[in-house]
Amino acid sequence: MPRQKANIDRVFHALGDPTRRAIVERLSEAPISASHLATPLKITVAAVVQHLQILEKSGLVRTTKVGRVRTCRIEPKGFSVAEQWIGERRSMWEKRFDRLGDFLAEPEE
Amino acid sequence: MPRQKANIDRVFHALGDPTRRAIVERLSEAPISASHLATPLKITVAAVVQHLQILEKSGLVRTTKVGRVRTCRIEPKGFSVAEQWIGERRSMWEKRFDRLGDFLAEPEE
DNA sequence: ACGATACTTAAGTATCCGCTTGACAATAGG
DNA sequence: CCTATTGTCAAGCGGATACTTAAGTATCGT
Repeated sequence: MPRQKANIDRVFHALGDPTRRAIVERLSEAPISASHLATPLKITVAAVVQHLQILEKSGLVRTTKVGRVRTCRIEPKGFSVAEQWIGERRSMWEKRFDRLGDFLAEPEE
Repeated sequence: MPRQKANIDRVFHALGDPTRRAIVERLSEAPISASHLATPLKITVAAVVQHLQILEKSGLVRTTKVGRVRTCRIEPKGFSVAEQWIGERRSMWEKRFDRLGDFLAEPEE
């Protein structure tokens, strides 16, 4: 599997979980520590750390540890993978709609 | 849970599976029947139908049955839910970067 | 009418995933 | 130093999920 494809997998899989999206929403407002992330989510810190590992490997989040606190922040570049994938699909079906009428069926075979 | 939030859930969950994304990629090129979708995926038609149900409930795909063949096509509007969610996050962290320097940490508490 | 095609539905299975618990490590603060 | 805080790691549990198989329905072509 090509490297880029594997990354698309990781990104969409990461965004597929509601808790991880809640983390992303939180981090979009401000960087914050792992334990502070956990509090409003009603799950243990251990669970949050597991989510953070997935988010970090997907490139959506970056974390840095200083002292005993791990500060988490959004990695904006990571999201362009998802936006690009959707964008590519969109350009495809828009191209089709240009060639043919929107509502005219053109089933294959 | 607000209706819109539930839909975001469905959309990202649907896109979280690689097989379903493969289906979306295929449908972006042209509408196609369920059994034709199955062939290159190396899974049974029954499995494809299950994926189609999820994709349809998420609003990403629309299917219409005429005679015995169910034709599947992309529902472009469905994708804007995902694009919008990402777009909202992006505008948030960009706003932060305007107020402060990009690299200046501002951890909460 | 009959067989083949295209899908549908239900049930079962095996794997994955999110989460907890509990034990541990490292740092901060009095 | 001693204790509280913050995070890490490993193991395990239960439920979700992606798939298969098998049996059924509806439609098409001859």
